[in-house]
Amino acid sequence: MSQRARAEPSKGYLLQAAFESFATHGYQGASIDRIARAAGVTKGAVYYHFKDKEELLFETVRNRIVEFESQVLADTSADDDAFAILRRVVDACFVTATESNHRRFIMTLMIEALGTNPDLSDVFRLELRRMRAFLSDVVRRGQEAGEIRMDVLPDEAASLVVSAIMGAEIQHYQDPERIDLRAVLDLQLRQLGEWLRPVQKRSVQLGEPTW
Amino acid sequence: MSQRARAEPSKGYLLQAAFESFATHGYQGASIDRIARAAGVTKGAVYYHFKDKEELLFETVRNRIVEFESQVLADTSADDDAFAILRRVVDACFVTATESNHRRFIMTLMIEALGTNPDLSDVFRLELRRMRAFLSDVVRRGQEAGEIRMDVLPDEAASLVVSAIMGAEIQHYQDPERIDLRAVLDLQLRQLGEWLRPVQKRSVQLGEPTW
Amino acid sequence: MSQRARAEPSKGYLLQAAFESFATHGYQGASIDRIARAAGVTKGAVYYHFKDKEELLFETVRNRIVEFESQVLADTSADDDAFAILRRVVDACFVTATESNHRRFIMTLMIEALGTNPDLSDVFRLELRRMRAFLSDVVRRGQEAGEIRMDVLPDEAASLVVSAIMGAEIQHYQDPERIDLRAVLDLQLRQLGEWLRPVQKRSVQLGEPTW
Amino acid sequence: MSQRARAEPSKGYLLQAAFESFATHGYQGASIDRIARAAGVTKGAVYYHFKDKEELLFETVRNRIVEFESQVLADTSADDDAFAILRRVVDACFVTATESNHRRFIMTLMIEALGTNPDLSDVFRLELRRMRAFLSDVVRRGQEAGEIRMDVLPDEAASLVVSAIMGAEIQHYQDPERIDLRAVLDLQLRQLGEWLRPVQKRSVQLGEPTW
DNA sequence: AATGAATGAGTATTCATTCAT
DNA sequence: TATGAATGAATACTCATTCAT
Repeated sequence: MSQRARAEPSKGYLLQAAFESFATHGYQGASIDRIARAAGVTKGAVYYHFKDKEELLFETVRNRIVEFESQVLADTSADDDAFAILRRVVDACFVTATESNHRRFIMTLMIEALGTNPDLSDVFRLELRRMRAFLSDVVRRGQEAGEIRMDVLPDEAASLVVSAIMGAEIQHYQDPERIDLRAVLDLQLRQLGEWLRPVQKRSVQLGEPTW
Repeated sequence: MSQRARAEPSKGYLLQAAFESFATHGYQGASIDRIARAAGVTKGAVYYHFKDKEELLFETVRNRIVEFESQVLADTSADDDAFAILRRVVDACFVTATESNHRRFIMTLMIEALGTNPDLSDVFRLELRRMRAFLSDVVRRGQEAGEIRMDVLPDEAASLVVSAIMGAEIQHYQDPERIDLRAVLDLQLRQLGEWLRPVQKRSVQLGEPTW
Repeated sequence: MSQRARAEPSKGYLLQAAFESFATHGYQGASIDRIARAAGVTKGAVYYHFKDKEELLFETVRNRIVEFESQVLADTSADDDAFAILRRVVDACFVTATESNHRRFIMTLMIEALGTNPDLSDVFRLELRRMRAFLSDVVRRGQEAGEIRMDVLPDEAASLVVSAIMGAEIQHYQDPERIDLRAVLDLQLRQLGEWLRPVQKRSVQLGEPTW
Repeated sequence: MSQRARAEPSKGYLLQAAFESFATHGYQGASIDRIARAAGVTKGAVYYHFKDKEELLFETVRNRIVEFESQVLADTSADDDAFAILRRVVDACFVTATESNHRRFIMTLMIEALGTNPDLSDVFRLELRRMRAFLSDVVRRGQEAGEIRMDVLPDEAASLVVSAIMGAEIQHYQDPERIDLRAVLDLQLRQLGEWLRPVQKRSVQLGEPTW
């Protein structure tokens, strides 16, 4: 087995361990030493691969954001209708919120960065903007296609969708016993759907949520 | 004037300083020393009044939650209709999110406590449950009064309202330039209102949001 | 015994230990931990009394420079002739070079600071300037009193004296077996004396060095 | 072209880079990694060519001392008079102190080695002895030739010369703005010359320094 | 009721050194 | 002849906590 074959994983393990540590304990709460041990290497190895703790953090964040985006935003074929895309976004959030620690990682760091790490805060701010821009676009195209009522501003709708998802996630992290994330997200999809559909359509479909 | 009368302020100043420090830097990011100096006393004084940093945190949290509840949940006179109460809750959240650091304090510590402080997490979990219970009750009474459609589960509606508020807040903290908290909250009130009103009423009021 | 009576020494011990550590190992070579242990306290105590290693260094330097100046420059009564003062300066350098680590401390840090610590370098630069200014003044007054030949620039003479002393010290630190600091300094005093005395006087006294 | 022909430069680059790093930052302040990068190779290469950091240091020192000696001490043809040789030594010191980092390198490491590296200290001690021996010899031969007064011990004169040079250098490194090394060295040459010439000769030449 | 001095465990970071390739 | 990955010991510094006064 070549050195490379043994070596490269090491950086990967570190990113993985950092991801989990940061997601669970936040930036300040995660110690380089524990991350290194969790990755099965020594502290020194961390500093071989990353300039400092912050670079480790940023690479971890970048890693995950890229992964999240490609999962959530990319695999929407252009021919889907607005509601199908919305549902897919929500589904992706659900998966990354429950099966991995993705969403919690982002949530945790985002809040922590608020008062302490302007650079990181910028990253998340941009990320949220990108997400809202994506959703806004979906709504706008939905309006063009006649699927969504016209008296709603796409940007406003996007904020609502993001609020709904993040609010549901926080409540779920706080109280997984009481807050069934899947159920809340589904309800929100239904409720947002009802609200967004044009009036004439809505009255027809009331009571029979098809998605 | 008794010694007590001169002495007690010191504890108050500490709680105030701790509140601001915790709200801005989180639990780990706030140091006893800086809190003490911000309160105009020395570290020793902290340990005179509080067993340890955690006790200081808990008293601060208790302090603020009580205050928040009395402000948000308590001043709803029984004769208001469901939507008026909802609006008042949202307004209170807005005020405590912008004029003081209340909401941000709670949000920050809640997220931070998730993976690190089960006891504190319990406090917030109970607090969120209390809030949902309150909202659930409002909805249930609204249904009894015929103001709210019957095919909505009060508990589910409560989750949605809390999601909406918290999601809006987070986005606002993240990106105050782009996210106008007042506007987003108003939109959510309108949107939730539309959704919650019984069908026959809703069709009448479409386009003219009265609240 | 009051707390103060036990406590204040601690800072003094630290300054003493720092002085010795810095003098022997230089700034980089002296570790906070070893300084603390040498002073009989823990690292934490260092950081209670001093902001950081650099502040400890600067306070130590200030301490010693003040002490050195008061010893070397201050106790020269105005009625002494130039050569008596010169001799006293040299004597003071000898004492602080051999009985304590004063001079070596300064020499060591001065050289180390050159490429690494501009602020510290400034301190030493100013100190050397002060010393040259003092000597320059001594020479100038000696000229006014007719004790010193007129065709010598006081500033130049001052540089020569400082060169001679520091050069002798370095050689002595390097090779105490071969370089008898007392002897070299005495020789330099004699030689500088011969050179500085006015010509008519010098010819008379040649061969009989009175100091 | 043999491998050797391509490979050896690497060691040379390392010695060059080490020389500059050590001269500027001292032994402790210079890191293997930065030296390697400055030489355009990786740390590993250092350990291929040198056992450890100390060996790199010693080879660098040996390199430079040899070079310095060949420059300063060797090129004195036997037929020069004592003062011409002295002047040449001083000139060489001036050049190596200003045009290259030679003298500063030696000065810096010599002081740093004092309390920390006995072996290195030995090297410098021997070097200084060699220099004094050379100068002592120059003086002794000057006395035999009648150029230098007899009541001066050659060894003592040598210490004075070395003192003067090193003292001037230190002051210059410390305060290049105020201490013009060339001027101070010239003054010292003149002053030492006056002192060393036999009395009858000296009176003749007073006022007209020929060197 | 509060201070000032001090502790000790923990944190990020650096760096000389090793070694398989 | 060198590199890239990794180690481990040391370093400066922080901070919650203790305690005599």
